[in-house]
Amino acid sequence: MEQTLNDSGWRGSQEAWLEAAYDSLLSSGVDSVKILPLAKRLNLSRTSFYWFFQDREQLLASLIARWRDKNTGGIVQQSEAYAESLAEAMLNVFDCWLNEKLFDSKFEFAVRSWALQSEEILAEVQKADRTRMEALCRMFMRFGLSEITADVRARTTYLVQIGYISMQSNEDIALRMKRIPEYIAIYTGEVPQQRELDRFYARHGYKPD
Amino acid sequence: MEQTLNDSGWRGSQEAWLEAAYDSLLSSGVDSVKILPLAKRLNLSRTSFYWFFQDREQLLASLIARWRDKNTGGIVQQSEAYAESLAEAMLNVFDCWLNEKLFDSKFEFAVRSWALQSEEILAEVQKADRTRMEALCRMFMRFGLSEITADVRARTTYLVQIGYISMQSNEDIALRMKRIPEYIAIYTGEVPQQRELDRFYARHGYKPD
DNA sequence: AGCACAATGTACACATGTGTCAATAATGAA
DNA sequence: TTCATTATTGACACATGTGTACATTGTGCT
Repeated sequence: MEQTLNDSGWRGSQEAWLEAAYDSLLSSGVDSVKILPLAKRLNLSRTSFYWFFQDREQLLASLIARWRDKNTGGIVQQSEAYAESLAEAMLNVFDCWLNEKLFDSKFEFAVRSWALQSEEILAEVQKADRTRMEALCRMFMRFGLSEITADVRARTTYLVQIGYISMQSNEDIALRMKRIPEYIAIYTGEVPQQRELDRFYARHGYKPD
Repeated sequence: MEQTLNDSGWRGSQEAWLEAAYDSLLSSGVDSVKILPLAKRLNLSRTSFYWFFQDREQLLASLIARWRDKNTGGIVQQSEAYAESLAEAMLNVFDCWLNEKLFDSKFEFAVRSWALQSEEILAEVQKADRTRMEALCRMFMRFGLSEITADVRARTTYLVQIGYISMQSNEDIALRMKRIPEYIAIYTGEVPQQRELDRFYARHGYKPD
């Protein structure tokens, strides 16, 4: 059941517990992140946990740190990437929605749900929202949009994605790809060039028919 | 603590327990909906609960029924309301986002978070999403948009709102009102008439400056 | 006042979770 | 092989939750 991926010969490790916690958080929410069930999954004694973490709270804190490090960086980075047109810039941002390494949607949803029962997490989430939307707003302004227009468009771009995540939908990639030119048109007010789309499709390994 | 709002002289009732469950769900998620804490809030013995409900599961089922009845109807109704222009139709839909009676955002978010830990609830939520987006799509098509454009715009409209809910933001009404003309422009591609906006503001008791 | 029934409460049995402590086992270096 | 260190475990004490059975109380009617 438990593959020993550790360099050392021990069965458990901080990472193993954290990884198990992460899996549980993503598939069933914070309240499922409990030491007893995790121990079962790891085939370890429950109390072994306390060798790596002080208590449950510290485990949860590590999860949040992981989310913070992983999910906000991608959007900011992509919104600052080089682009010749606004449509191309937008496609850079769309990379996030299709690349788990730039943005982990399930993690995002789980953390947002968690925020419902914790003021502390809520504050974290709202801070992340601000940071991300500000980055998007700057992107629009770089291409000459007025502040208020840039702001609303940044919101639209971001909120659609957060909404999409919240649907926990599992559409196939082809369908999502088909909608992308339309989304770009709505968000930016300009139609993407064919070569811009082709570049985008190529880097996501998609072949339009 | 507990105002006796019952017609009869008894302290508890199905409604009282359900209301307490609803409050708890909205402010702290499903896992907080537990009989023991609810009993404390109602100043009743825990076991008194079992006189009104078979068990916890039945209480949760009642909560979902309540959500189903309350939240999907509003959107469908508003998207079918009379309008002379697409912008006006869109403003009708926006009524939902500003009127708790047409759409209960906190309830919505709590149920969506709940879906993370229950396949059954997930199915309910996804069914609601489909129903609502189809209604919006029909609205766009009524005003002559092509199916694919209508579909993406319906999604945008809906997802922005779901995303907004998911931010658990608490912006003041003036700020939200200020953004509305921009949103309408993005979603519909047309700028709302001043009289349409005025009508909208009026019915939400907002006075622009 | 007395009665029947609706509502509430108490006691029990059980399940699942947390965290501490002291005992024990496995690992890798001397 | 011995030994300190690193991990793992079982026993304990406690907290919070569920649901059942049975006793008790409150209410509205006659």
